[in-house]
Amino acid sequence: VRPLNAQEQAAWRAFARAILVVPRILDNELLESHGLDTSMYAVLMNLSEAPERSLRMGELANAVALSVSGLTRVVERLGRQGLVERIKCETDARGQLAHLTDAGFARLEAAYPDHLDGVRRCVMDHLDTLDLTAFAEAVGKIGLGEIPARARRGAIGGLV
Amino acid sequence: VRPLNAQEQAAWRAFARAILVVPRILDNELLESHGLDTSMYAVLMNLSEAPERSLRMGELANAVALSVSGLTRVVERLGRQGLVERIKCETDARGQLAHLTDAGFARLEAAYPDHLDGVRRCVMDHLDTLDLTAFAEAVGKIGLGEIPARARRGAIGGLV
DNA sequence: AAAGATTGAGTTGTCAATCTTA
DNA sequence: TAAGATTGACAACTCAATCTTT
Repeated sequence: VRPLNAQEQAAWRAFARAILVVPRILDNELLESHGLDTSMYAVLMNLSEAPERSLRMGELANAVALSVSGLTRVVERLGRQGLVERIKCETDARGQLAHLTDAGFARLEAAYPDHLDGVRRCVMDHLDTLDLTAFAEAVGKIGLGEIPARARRGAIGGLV
Repeated sequence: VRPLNAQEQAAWRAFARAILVVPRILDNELLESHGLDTSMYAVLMNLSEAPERSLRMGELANAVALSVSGLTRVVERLGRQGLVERIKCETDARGQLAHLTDAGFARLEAAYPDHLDGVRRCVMDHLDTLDLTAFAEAVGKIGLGEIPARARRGAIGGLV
């Protein structure tokens, strides 16, 4: 396998570092200013956009890229804060619906502007020299296909 | 704060997904084919490039973006596999040197080509339509400054 | 038996407290 | 008393096993 040339090296190093740093910054901001980690935020977000503000556990887990059991735990945490409640599914007694409460919606509304701001400051503002359409098209190809489960844990950029 | 327009949305969504997916794929590959998670790989990597293949715990922790105690645990794991050994620092008896063993170097040599291949397949191959220099320059600005500590845990892309 | 979800056990990380040497 | 590193307690995930309905 041919090693990366200088130009490729530079691109990969920059990307790897971004991969490492961006989630940490956004996570920290959300946590400090609104007491939400990114999993919680993603759950609230997805529920807010769903019909009835409700989603089956399995669907929701898929939407936020967590294992089903992982989601159970996130919803439990959100439940303790009164942001989400569990409702038995009418049509299938095996199922549970996660439902966004008014308090949960309010919390999301409060967090959204700050998060948006973070995304702009931390990411988008730095990309203003690029052709965003080309960027989106190319980078979009990276995420194609299934989202693999978290290895078991994982972090760090992954240097070469 | 002004919401993202359609073009910005597309760019951010693509980027957020990449941030989520890339570490998982690379981590999984490394783990399955060589029994190394990304933290371990980063430690071996950094030691292999250091003089004497040794680094103080504090420096190494900084290099791989882990807390010092987190690094202690990674080195412990690597030590159990005989890939890294701890050596008392000659010049400062408070310190410890992490030293890459021959077995550790061999393991890294075995893993490197596969990892490189993963980086190409998973990332670089998709960026061939872009101007890599401009990409590196823009994305490089994202990671500037200190690397924040992991929030406490965290994951997920961070949707908007 | 299989699908939906929760629970139990284990892993990897964090921060705060501790131990040792400077 | 401060700096370098480890240890203890805890958090958030994972997979495997379980419980409940279909």
